Order: sequence, then C-alpha cells, then structure tokens
Amino acid sequence: MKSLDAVASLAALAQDTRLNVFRLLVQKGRAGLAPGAIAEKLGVPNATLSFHLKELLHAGLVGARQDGRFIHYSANYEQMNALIRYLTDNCCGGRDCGIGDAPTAKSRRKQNGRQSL
Amino acid sequence: MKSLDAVASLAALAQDTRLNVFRLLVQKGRAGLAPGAIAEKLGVPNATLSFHLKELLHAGLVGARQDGRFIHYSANYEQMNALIRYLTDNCCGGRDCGIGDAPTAKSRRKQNGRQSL
DNA sequence: TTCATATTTCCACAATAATGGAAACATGTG
DNA sequence: CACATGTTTCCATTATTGTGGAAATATGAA
Repeated sequence: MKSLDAVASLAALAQDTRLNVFRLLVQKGRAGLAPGAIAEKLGVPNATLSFHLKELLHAGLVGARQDGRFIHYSANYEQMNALIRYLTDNCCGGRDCGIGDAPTAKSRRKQNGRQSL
Repeated sequence: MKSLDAVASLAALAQDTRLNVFRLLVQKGRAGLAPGAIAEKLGVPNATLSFHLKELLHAGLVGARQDGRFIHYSANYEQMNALIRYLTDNCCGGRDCGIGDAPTAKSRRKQNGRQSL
C-alpha cells in the first residue's frame, strides 16, 4: 500500500458516520447491505449516507454490487488488512518486540476456544 | 475503545505528515525520537511538525517523555492495537471467516522464519 | 547570567469537508 | 406506459483543518 492510499483510507474512516457504516459492513460480511438498510439502522438521511458511501467507495474500503433495484455495499477486507499492515509495518525496527501484533478477530476467537461454524 | 476515540485516532493518522511521523515512531520503538530528528528526517518545518505532534499526542497515538532539552516522542502501541481491534471487531458477525485477520509484524516474521534478537 | 539550541505558540490565510432537503434518476412490477 | 421504491445528484451553508515564518519559551552549558 502507498502512503496516499493509506491517507485516503484513514480519512475515509475518520468520520463518525463513515466509521459506523464501515464497521457495520465489516460485521455483515461479504453479503453486505443496501443503503436503505444502512440508513435505517444508523438513522442517517439518504443524501448524507450516499455521500459517505461514495467516500468509502472512492477510498477502496467498500465495494458495491448491483442487485436489481438494490445495491449491496460490502467491506473490502483486503484493503482493511493492507491498511493495518501499513500502520504496523516494520514495528520496532523489525525486532520481535511483541507489540506490533494486535489481537485479531481470529486470534481472539481462538483464545476464547470458539470454533468456526 | 469508544467510537469518538477511534475517530480521533483515525483523523490524526489521516494526514500525510502525521502518518509519516507515526510510522517513523512505530519503527523506532519505545525509545522514540525528538522533534528535531523527526523534522530533519522528514523535511518538515518546526512549527508544522509541532502542530502535528500535538495532534498525535492529543489523539493518544504517541507519548512524550522529557529528557533534558529533548523531548522524546514515541508510538503508543496500546492505542494502535486498540484501534485495529476496533476496526476489525466482530468481523463477519463472529464467524470464522478468516479475513478479519491481518498478518501482523509478528506473524509475518514467523512466516519468514526470523527470530527475535 | 549569558549564550546556544530545542521546542512551542501566535497568527492569518487558503483549502477542504460535512450537512440534508428537494429534485432527478434508475430499476423492477403490473 | 404508469407507478412505487431505492438511490444518487445538486446546491448553498457552515465548520474544520493545514500551513509556516517569526517571536516566545524552556532547558542545559559555560
């Protein structure tokens, strides 16, 4: 990931409504959600939501898939992971500091002894 | 981490100079760097750097430690990891999707067979 | 105290971002 | 086609952010 891409992604997430939208989509998985459902869930006016979805889309953090009258927006996990890698890159000069290693959804599930379904 | 904290942290990182400063500090480890060294390394005017360091400090992403005439700024890894956790929280509704799991500095070192020093 | 160096504050200007109602546009249905 | 519903664009207003030179402040050394 390039610096400009990272800044664009971070700027896209650095806004309350967009962050809520993105986290909602992250939790919804590949299937995603349509703007109407997002607007209802988060209580955001259509015009405002549309503006923010476009920002997220432009930053590459979400994808859109047309399905009849609906458009399903979904999180772009590759971009999300690339961004996280960019932030933690070469942590502590590459030494095994044990701190540039955020517990991830997966590792936390392992700690909890939960398995996939 | 609260939504407002996450937005503040993301906003702090969503700026080219600040992102460069933060990544530099992440790579420098707990020892950190003084503004003078950062300014020289990144070619940023003092006033501008000072402004951005304050932003990062205020967002909790870096810490400052006075040492004589110098002030050592260093990355706050706890905050960094909390932010990453916030973004990936409950990915795919908690199912073992295998995608909310960014390769971290540590895991990548393991894959490369490198050990700590 | 006087000097040298490190860092921050002041300030004003320029640029960008967020908001949401109303209207326009797109798509499937009868 | 006419209609209902989902989504986006238009637009003006308001608020926030980034910039860097110059001056002020802080700290240690001579």
